[in-house]
Amino acid sequence: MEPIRIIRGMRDILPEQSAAWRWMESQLSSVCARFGYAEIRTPILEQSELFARSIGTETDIVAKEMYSFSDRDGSQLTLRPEGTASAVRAYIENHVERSEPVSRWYYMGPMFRHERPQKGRYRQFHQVGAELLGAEGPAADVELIDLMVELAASLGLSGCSLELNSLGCPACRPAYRESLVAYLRTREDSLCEDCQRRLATNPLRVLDCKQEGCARVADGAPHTLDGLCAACRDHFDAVRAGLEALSIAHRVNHRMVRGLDYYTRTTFELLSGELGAQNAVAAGGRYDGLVEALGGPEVPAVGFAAGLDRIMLMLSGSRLPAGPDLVFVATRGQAAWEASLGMVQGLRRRGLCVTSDVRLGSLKSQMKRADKAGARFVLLIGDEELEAGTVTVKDMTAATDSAAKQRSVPLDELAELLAGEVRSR
RNA sequence: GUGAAUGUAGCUCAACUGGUAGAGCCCUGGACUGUGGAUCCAGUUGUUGUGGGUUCGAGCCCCAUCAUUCACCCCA
Repeated sequence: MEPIRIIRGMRDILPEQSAAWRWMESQLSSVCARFGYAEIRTPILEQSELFARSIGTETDIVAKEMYSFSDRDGSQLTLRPEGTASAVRAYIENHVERSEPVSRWYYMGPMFRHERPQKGRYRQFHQVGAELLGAEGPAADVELIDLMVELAASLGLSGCSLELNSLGCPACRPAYRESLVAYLRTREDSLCEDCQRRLATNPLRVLDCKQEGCARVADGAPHTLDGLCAACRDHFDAVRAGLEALSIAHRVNHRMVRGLDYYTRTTFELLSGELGAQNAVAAGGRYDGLVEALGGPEVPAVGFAAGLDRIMLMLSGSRLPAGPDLVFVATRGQAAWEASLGMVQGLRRRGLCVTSDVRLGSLKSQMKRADKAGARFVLLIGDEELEAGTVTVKDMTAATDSAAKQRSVPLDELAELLAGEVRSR
């Protein structure tokens, strides 16, 4: 029988790895909580239209990377390629702006994009993201960037750099866009094929192109920052001042534009040198027009998302905090096994982690299992212990000939003794 | 969607210029009849990704196909 294999770009996180994932996730949620952000959980499946309207039909994500299919009634559904669209949909649908002026949300979970997999990029990948809705001032941008940086710090991520830019607002972007297009037209011949197309669809993206010819042209292009209106300029300066006050190092990159259409004003990226070609760890920006564009009220917002798979890549190698100690029970014979059952149940109910080799082989093989499992203590029960109403407690970490290595403990004192010496859960 | 590299035991990898597949780890048992880690001994595991072709003979050469990886594109 031919075994069925996992879908391309998907992967299993086996128990060996999942402990690290759980640790990372718990770190992230506790930092979010410290900033006053609460978790929003939305469905993984949405109407395709939601993403077309938010991310933009011209973007690669929508044009060719979505996992879309028809439902039984013919409606078009899509596995979410990012988290902001769903969060905003939920925000609008639940009229959240009427119950609170400012909302602080975070989300964590799988996203789907039908791309060619490579290092740090999978078709099912995981993001943590945060959205701050209802505040248009620079304080919101600063808080969010601070949160992003603190999340990275809480995981011990080092060697990341923060880049910042502003894309302007509906008041100043069109004029900038025109001046950019005018400039690019004069150098059209030096642009790559893609960029010649972008000239019409999304000229800002030309600035971000890595092709050598385009990069040279982009170097001489008018800066996004020079095209800002006074309000956008002030906003940007205030954001920078806030970052300075927090001593958050950053670099202004006037060539950084984001891949999603909904961004306005501030955009930012957290980059790493350790990830090969996929160097973006986290990225985000302000999206003042999105809520309205999705049929909601005029609510300004900022948000970001971080790639958890990429963060795990950077984390592998660093040491995780130790989990709870494991207690291993080894028995000899049917009677001893039966006697052990209630005892084990009691220990577990007190919060101890207790396991055994249920194959119940030779004592030696059970001891080997205990060792492989990394047990802190082995509880040994055989005829002698049954007779005496005791348990032999063996400390697997003590030196072979030390006094503490092995002791005989009356059954009714066992829980007390272990509770004092073992990290429980 | 494009390009390149790589597919040998559960895992990590050997096998000279084509001559009929091996090691370490892991697992199981034993040396040590109720005691792990070190050592030693024994045992199990393969349609060499798949399908064709060349050849007396293919893990090795050729073609196709599938998969993985890395890069491009794009993105977290």
